[in-house]
Amino acid sequence: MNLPGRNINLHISVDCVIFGFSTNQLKVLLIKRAYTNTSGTLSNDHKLPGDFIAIKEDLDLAASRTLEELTGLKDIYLQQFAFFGRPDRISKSMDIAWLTETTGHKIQRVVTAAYYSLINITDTNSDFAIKNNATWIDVKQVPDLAFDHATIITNGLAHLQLTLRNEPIGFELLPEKFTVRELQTLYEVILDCSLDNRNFRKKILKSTYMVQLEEKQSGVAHKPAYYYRFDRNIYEKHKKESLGFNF
Amino acid sequence: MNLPGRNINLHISVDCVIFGFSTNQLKVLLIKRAYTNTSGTLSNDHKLPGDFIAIKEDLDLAASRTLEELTGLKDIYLQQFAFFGRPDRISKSMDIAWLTETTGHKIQRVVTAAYYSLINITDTNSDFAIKNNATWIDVKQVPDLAFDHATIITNGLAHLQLTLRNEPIGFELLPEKFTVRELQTLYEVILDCSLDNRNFRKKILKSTYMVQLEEKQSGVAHKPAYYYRFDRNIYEKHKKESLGFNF
DNA sequence: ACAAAAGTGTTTTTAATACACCCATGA
DNA sequence: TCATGGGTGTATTAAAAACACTTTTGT
Repeated sequence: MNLPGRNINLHISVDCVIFGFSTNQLKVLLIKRAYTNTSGTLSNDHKLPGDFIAIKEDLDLAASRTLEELTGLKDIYLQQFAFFGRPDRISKSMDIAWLTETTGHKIQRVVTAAYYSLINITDTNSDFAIKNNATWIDVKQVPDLAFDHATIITNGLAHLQLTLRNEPIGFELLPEKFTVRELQTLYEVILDCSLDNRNFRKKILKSTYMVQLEEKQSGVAHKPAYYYRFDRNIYEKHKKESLGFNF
Repeated sequence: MNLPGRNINLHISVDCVIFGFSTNQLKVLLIKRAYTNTSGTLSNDHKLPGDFIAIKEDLDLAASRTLEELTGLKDIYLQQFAFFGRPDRISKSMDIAWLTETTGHKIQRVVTAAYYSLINITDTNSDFAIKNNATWIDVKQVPDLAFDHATIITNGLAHLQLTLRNEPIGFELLPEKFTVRELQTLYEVILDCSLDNRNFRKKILKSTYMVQLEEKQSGVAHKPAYYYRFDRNIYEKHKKESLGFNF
């Protein structure tokens, strides 16, 4: 988070909807915000990771900086998906007070550039995030949020769903090696539907960029599954342009 | 355009990529910008319609205001599609000088919210636009543009193409009544491909929201085509959610 | 031997593609 | 009657969907 003294642009911020996948849930990384207002009441809620941009900072860089500061991760899938600029998006008294305190300025109005990010949750980056006061929360259980952050998450999820149906991005949420079943569950959870496993396998495995590894699962009390990896080079070479307007 | 005296936010602007379709070309509405610099040289180029936002103005409203001021049209298809915030997007000396002159301020850096709009070009709105120093230019023939406006158009066109393949928005560029051939040509031009007319008709006409009118073309030296209209209510009722991930 | 999840094939249905001629009108 | 673009049908191919059992492992 930028400190008040830095050379920051108080009109423009970035907010990141950081998605992760674990225990068969799509999760989003939220910052715990505790704030004691002037009457001494403690408020406890959450907000999206985000920050004001520096005066000459590129928006994409501001977003990846926010992401790195929070998780320690670089070179992560990160896409702008919308901006939010309603003049009343900063209107709750708690939000106004919090901004005044953290920035040292009276903030009138902020336009925010929203990004969504897909990360593979590991112990390392999870610990890193927790130290930064962040927590992974199931997207279906998102609590009350600061500003219009609930809207931003809803909107980001819609973008994720759309992109997942049109581009191979599910891999970004999984480890390097993953099983077909893990991928299928990920699709089912994000798209909120159930998929026939035979048809899913057929569809996914006919693409050449799903590379089967020699390694299998071990220590599981059932037939061990093969691991696969996603080969981006093969994908880039063979990707199709589909016309298909069926609406 | 906002005048220097108004209560404007000099950090944030909106830019509109306004698409229209005529004489079998996809066109974009550009503002002619003539500027005599300090050494007396006259520069002549084009820019996207756009404006700084007012201090408390909603971005969507700023965009629709820009559109209405330029064309006289209200309630037009208008979608945000991206934001552009590179710190170097204002770097050409001509652009800097022009901003200083038109705003009366030294402008360091502006983040712009980009919208694309689809309008049905008519004599009325075309005359209106021409009076405002605007001109319809074939997207394939776009000249040198101010700032990063060439990038914005390219990006906007990509969004238009994507949306055209996934949602019925082609109608927005046509008059209320149109023929199937006009619609097909529109798809061919925007998607830059050729389509089999029998298959196109089959695909389009099986959807119930294409309503055939009794009126036919008249005065044409060939078999007159029936006019159709797009029924948004029927579309909203029957629209499908397609999963289809075939990448 | 049992529980648990992996992995596999075929049939049916639906959508996409390819392809060529007759029709209605104005000039 | 000719030129012009409108409008139509069928056969083929490809993809999606529906559906149930066998395999491998740990306990």
